[in-house]
Amino acid sequence: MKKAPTAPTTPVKIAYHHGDLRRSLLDAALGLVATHGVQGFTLREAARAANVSHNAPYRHFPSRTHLLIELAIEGQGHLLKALQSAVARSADHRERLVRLGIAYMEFAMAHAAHFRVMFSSDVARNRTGELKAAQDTTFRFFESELLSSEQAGLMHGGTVQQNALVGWSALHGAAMLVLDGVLDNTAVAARRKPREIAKVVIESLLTGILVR
Amino acid sequence: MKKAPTAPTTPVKIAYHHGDLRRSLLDAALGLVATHGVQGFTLREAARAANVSHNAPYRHFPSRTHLLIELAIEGQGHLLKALQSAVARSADHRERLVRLGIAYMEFAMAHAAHFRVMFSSDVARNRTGELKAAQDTTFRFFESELLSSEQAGLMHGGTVQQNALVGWSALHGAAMLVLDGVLDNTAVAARRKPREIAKVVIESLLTGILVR
DNA sequence: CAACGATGTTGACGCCGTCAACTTGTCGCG
DNA sequence: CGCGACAAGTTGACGGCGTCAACATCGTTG
Repeated sequence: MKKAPTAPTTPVKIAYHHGDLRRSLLDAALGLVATHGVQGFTLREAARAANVSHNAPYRHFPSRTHLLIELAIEGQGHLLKALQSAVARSADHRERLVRLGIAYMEFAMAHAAHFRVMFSSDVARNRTGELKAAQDTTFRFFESELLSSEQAGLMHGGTVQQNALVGWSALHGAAMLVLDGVLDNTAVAARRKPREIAKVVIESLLTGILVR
Repeated sequence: MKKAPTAPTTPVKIAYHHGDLRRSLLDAALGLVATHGVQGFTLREAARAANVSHNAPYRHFPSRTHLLIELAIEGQGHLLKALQSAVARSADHRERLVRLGIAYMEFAMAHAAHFRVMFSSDVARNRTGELKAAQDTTFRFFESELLSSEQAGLMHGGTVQQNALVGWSALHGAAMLVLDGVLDNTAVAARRKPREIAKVVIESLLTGILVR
């Protein structure tokens, strides 16, 4: 009813009925989360945005929550890539750590929808093994960066794991507080850009961790 | 139909029909959030728990979100009190800061439902001035504690406001990550109690901030 | 070319938040 | 003492939601 039968509009690979509904739904969901928040996201609205019936999503995701979990896994992958590439351009250990912190904060701001889904509590509550694994990988990347610094003789206190915990916590907390606007009325963060907040946080952490 | 007309069961103040429905609804909501999460909380279920009709809550809260906001304000008050009383029992500045950090983490664990509501994103999205003010007060308490330490000549780097930002971020991030179970698979946090995680975080922070 | 499985649709169910209209109980004022 | 106003609670309705079951369609594969 929609297309000429012998010539699909998107010529390439798989195009059963829709093209790639799974991808379209994930994209639509991301947009809806960006505008309406995680709670405001609706399966039916995502289906509408993809021009399919309200039950079509169930051919690709067992439930609304599972769609969000897929988004979260995807977001973790993007975050990991962002952190890796932020670090890649420098050989100086201290600078790598600073860039790592800034990249974390900037990812949270630039991909707020993904970030919110990744750490939304109802997703956390039904977390699958795959999502846990993705989160672990991110934490291990923090650890591996700190391990490099330690092996270079730059660390002075705490184990690598402890410092990774503190570092991740501080960056994550700052990102959350900024994202939720909790810091808007405070003197420090009022006029500062997220990038500068990240710098303050990471520099302060490094002062405590690195040798002097 | 329920009570003797001249002797209300709760003798003191106001007791129109129910006693104190507003309070009952807040309590019921807190319990529901604890068991079903913020998203799983339902106005109708809270009403059922309070033995009133599904529309009775609207005589006390303009919407579901506003009930949650009231819970969040209440929680901020409790958090502030917890932080204040944790600090009160010591005169040593360093110890006060350690206790402050531990109290933050322990509040998040012991009152997880309140804490989740306080920082749930849909509440943040519709935050009222009153909630903002309550959050500001908490931040200012962090600042005032650090200010005391600085005036005692204990600080060595960063402004009070910067250090308050970093400290709150780290504690908040750690609390969030623990609460969501993100750290469960990591080596540091696997077997540790929240209290010990808080210690690791706060000690590491103090190493960077305090004079040596 | 026929059958099969993956993909998408229709319709229904119960629950939800919210609005409007109604009832009931309480208190202040003449 | 009575009455009227107003706060508190109820009933019923509406549309939207997530999800289930049954049905329709289409590409692929034997």
